[in-house]
Amino acid sequence: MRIVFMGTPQVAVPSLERCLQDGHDIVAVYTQPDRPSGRGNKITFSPVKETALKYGIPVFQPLRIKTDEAIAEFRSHAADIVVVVAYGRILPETYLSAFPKGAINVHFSLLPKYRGAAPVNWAIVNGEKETGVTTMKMDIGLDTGDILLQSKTPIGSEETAIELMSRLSITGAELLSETLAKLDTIVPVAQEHSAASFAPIMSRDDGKIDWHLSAREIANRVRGFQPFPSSFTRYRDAKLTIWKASEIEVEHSPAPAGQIVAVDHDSIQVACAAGSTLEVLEVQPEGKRRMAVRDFINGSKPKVGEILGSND
RNA sequence: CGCGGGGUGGAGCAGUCCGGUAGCUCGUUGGGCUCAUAACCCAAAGGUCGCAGGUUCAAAUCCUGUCCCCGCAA
Repeated sequence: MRIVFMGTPQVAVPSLERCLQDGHDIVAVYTQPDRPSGRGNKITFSPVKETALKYGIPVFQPLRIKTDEAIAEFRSHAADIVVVVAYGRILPETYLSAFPKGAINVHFSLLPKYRGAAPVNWAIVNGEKETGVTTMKMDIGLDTGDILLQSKTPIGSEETAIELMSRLSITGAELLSETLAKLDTIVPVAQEHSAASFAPIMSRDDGKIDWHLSAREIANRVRGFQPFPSSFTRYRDAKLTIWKASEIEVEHSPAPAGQIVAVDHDSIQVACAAGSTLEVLEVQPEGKRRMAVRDFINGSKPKVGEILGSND
């Protein structure tokens, strides 16, 4: 099939590469415009753009997609279908109906749950045991289209959003391949809209650890908010990011939320809500690289009784 | 040229302002104690202080250049 592929981040790359392996004719790749990013504000290409360039596929990065020129250019590709995987923008009807077979999307949740921009992260944050990938026919709503295929997978109890995202990107590519192959015979099924939930883009503030939550909830956030916005607190007037932590069952005397209640050889225990305790295992002080908490203890020598996040 | 922090034995840090014998907490190795141990005690090995120039009797420390890492803002 002649395909226009739209996507931006790393999760979309396996889908693009799978389409190529399957022998489809990728006539154009759309991705978000290059932006200055990172230290020094260097211009960086999206992972999808890097991949398209590698294979010599024409890349389009319209700043505005609703202009007449942009729409005309899109139609000029004369494809059979548009495949969208985390493009980063809502597409108007003119795009969805531009080609004979319309538009299909790969979404990284079991729709109708976790519609929106960050389904993988919120699934972990909410402590889900299972998630998956859905392919659907796109309509003008936000992830509301009729379902084509779904694939389920369990979420590991220690699995981070980065790891899960990586797995799902492969699953998504396979599901996309199957969906395209059987497109003419799959019967789309409407979503059960009353069961829908929403997974909004996360903000910087979502990463700020609230020590009044339970240790389990905080541990889930530490796993789920990776790589962005990450989970962080304040320690000795500097940011301290927590990369790995887990709830542990220990008794400790009553302590205010966020207080360090124990420091041993290779972990720090912090008081959370309702007497629950979080064991911090991997950490990153501001301006430093991430390190095992053992190294942090050797260098910073945290003391029992110090309070995390106190001056937020 | 967006703003800022940092590169010191294998790890994490102090020392740099006010140049002059390389320090701390671990790890490693050997020994001791112990029913035993990731615990405790004793000892040892291990560092051209990111790199290159400069100043000086003398540079981790002051000056110049350069490479790399990290945080913030977008």
